[in-house]
Amino acid sequence: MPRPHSQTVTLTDVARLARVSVATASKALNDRAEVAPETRRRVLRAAKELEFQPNILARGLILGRTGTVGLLTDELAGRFAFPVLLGAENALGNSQMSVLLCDARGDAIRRRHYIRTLVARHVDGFIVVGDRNDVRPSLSRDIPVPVVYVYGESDDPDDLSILADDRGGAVLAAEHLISLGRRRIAHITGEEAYRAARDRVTGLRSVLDDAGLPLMGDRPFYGEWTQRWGRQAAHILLSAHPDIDAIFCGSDQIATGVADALHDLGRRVPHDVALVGYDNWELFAAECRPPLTTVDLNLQQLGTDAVAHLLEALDGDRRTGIIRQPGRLIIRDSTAPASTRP
Amino acid sequence: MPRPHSQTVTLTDVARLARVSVATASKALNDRAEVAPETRRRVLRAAKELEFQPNILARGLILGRTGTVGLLTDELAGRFAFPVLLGAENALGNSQMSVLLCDARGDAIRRRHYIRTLVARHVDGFIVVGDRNDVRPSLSRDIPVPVVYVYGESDDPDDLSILADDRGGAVLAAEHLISLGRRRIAHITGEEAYRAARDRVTGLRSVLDDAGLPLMGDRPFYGEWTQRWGRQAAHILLSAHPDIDAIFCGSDQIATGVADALHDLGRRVPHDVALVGYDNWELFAAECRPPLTTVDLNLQQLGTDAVAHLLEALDGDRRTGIIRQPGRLIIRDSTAPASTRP
DNA sequence: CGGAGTTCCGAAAACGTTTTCGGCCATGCT
DNA sequence: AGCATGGCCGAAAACGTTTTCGGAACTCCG
Repeated sequence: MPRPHSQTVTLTDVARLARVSVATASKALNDRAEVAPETRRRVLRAAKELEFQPNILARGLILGRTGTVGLLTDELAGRFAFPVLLGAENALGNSQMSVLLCDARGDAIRRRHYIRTLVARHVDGFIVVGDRNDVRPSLSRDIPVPVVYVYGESDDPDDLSILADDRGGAVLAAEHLISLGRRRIAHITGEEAYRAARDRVTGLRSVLDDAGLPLMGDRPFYGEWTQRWGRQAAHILLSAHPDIDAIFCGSDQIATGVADALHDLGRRVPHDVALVGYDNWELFAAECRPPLTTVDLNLQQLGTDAVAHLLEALDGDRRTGIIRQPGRLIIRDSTAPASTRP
Repeated sequence: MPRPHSQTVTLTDVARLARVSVATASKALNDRAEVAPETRRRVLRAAKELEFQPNILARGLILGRTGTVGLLTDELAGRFAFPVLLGAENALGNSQMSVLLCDARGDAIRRRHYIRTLVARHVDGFIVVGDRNDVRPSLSRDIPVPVVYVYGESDDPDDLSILADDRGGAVLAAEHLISLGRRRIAHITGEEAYRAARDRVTGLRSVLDDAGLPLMGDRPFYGEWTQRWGRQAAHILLSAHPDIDAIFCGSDQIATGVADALHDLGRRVPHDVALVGYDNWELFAAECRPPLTTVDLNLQQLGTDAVAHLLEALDGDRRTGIIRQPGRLIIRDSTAPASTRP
């Protein structure tokens, strides 16, 4: 099987051209001491001239470090894994590492299979990205290298999990609404099965309680993570409580649906009803009428941080526990101070 | 650096347990002839007992085949690379291959860097995913292994490019509208700089010409790929040509904006104006009011096909040229026969 | 019983690197 | 001069696998 062009140039070729031994060539290229400056120069020049690229397979075989990490996702097609992936890929690329991508598609068998092949490939570490932020069984038992869990929390406190702070994000949104003078706040969100949804409710409730305010409708409106549900819930909510002056939504999609419904009902946003979304999914948040105030989870940063912690673990100082990354409030046109009428 | 558990078990261990030489163990595990059935069984049993996983680095070093392919994208965050990635990852996983993911982010330097490191990692092949479907300079000169270009066409006819058939997709949409009795058809689309936009216009025009129908407004409405532009263009278009009875849009996002505008203008979809989108981006197409008839490019299949062709190339029969994968029409509620009035 | 053929196995080379360790040479010191 | 020191280099081992090839043992036939 002849390589089309560039009959792969090996360290032996470099050594020959520089008139040194492979050992010396290796040392020169790896910035080790014990090689005279002049010799090092000769080797470097030879390497450059031949466009030498070390064979990483051989290096990995010897050193055990392959410069790759396995990125294992549960459901890449979902909304959340992807930004994390982007951040992680970027950070790894900056550290001269490569990403081996594996999407288990929520299938446990598939996941086991991927873990085996990644381990067989001698990845230096794992990043495990959950598709929802529920607690999930630790995989670290089967993995002989450092693992960092992102977005989805591992059930083993000896693992390191990096999560978005949903509770805190909801607090930001709620405090924002209250500071604008809103007093009759409702909450429309997605499926109660999602821990993210429940955490946000907790955050919202704590702020409302502290302020002595009610949650309109007495409960959060759990439903689907869709615009359709947003529209539907808004209709129900407003017919029961016409005096609502703010709605905090569990996602930008839901908020977009709510905005549509409010528009149809003749309520002005933000004048009559202030609206806050969640996720800062630009596609929806920025294109909504009006553009949405929302909470940005900064998922990409989550991926970046995961890589940073993984690299630290590779260097020997391993952390454990849970890191919650705060979100931040993005203020657009869907919120404004309450109109001052009694 | 002691491996926490499972002190990696090597072929030597298996051989020892099976009381054969490494050579024989290797042959037994690789289904080669020249090994007695009984011996093979012994080796297999030993391998299973020790949970032996061959070290792929060593194998790759010898055989040249590493079982990995490099997936190089221009802009992973964009709309199109991602579904292709999903399809490719899936197909590769099914073939026991792994994906090394690299996102060049549209930066040529970064791209060169990634190519070098992927080549150094001895990937067996490349899949290059464009972010727009313009023709782009071939990278194959720098790559000593098979390359398949997906979505974005290579300028070298000796390469293999797998593309979505935008012209054909537009033909599907146009013929659908005409078959419904629509006669006054307009086209709102994205930036003219995108070849995809221009190709669709070509397809639409050819169908309209054949049917002796005009393109309303005399030209396609090029703009941005956003809902906002859809709304804006719809207003312009309908004030100039109130009798329009169908709008074909360059994307589902644009179509969603158009639907909003038509709603505001009191036009009923599909009764007064039929609406066709493009991309079948479920997030928009299915959630639109009404749900959109649209053209599905089947990008995931594009990724799957790319892998199939790459594997063929690895087996020796390399194809060249351009393969255009047809789209298909997804009919939802935004199109219906024209009302029968003179 | 002898030879030819067949079946099966293992020693050894090979892949491209890194690392260890011994040796050479020059220098400096006594 | 003799000796220790230190700087620099290269031979060789090691990593885990696949492949080649020689040879042992067995079978079959005359």
